[in-house]
Amino acid sequence: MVMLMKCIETENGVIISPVTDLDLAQTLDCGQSFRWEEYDGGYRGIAFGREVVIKLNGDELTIENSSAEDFLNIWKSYLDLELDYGKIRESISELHPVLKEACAYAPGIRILRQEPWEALCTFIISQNNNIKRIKGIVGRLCESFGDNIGSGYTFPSAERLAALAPDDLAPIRAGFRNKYIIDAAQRVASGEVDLDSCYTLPYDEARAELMKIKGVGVKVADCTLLFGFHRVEAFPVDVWMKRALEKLFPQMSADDFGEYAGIAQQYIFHYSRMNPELFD
DNA sequence: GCCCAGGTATAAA
DNA sequence: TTTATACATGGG
Repeated sequence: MVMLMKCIETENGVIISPVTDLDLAQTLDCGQSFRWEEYDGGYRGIAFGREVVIKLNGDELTIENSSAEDFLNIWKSYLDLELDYGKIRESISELHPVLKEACAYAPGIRILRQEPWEALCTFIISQNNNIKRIKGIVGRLCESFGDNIGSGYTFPSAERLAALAPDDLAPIRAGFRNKYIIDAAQRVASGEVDLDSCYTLPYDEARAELMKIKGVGVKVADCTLLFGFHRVEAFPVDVWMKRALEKLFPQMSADDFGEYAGIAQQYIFHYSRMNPELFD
């Protein structure tokens, strides 16, 4: 049951309540976005060119530096507040007892609706990499090539990066991924890869569209579809999911996870990463 | 020093 | 078609 959310505009932001099934740490620091940092009891970050601080007390969500209009147009969707995650967890919990445990371990995870280009670019950076270093590279990418707003920097556009050569990215220390980032920027900026089409194309075709880019394989494509286009049927399989499928879900395959496979995947990813002893 | 990290391109079998 | 290896970088 989805309760009606009230949005109250204050002098420095908005207050929304009631907000349930949301935990800021679980959602903003679970390896789906790399741009949020703990700040003043909440999280500070930039998306869609806006810098905000998000705080949660009980079921009361505060977004500092947001207008009511920005909440309705951006943050409500970004935080995916219109989906009933209680119901989704109930549904996917029935698939497997370990998945039920994973849901119960971090019930405040929601799948963000990030900007497609940022999701694509950050998950290109993620390949054969770890989350701490991914955050560092993404931070340096924004500081070097994004626009300064408030106390931070926007994510650089594909058009901006398309004008650069791989060596120009040396300061971000992304190593062999530099050439992949530039290839993605050039194909997106030129329209050869049509990101907007990935909202509506059949899943396999959307995947193929993204995989025109050098350095984008099935995993990066799936993460982009899931986190950038909210294609929740996409099921990214990384090293943690491979382990989980082998040891925790031996009789299940990737396509036994249903219409919310991507959401299930994120509960499993987080549960696995926070409990590595499961794989000893 | 070694191993690993939200993988993929490339070459070889 | 499947399998092996290089790839840049930095934390543990």
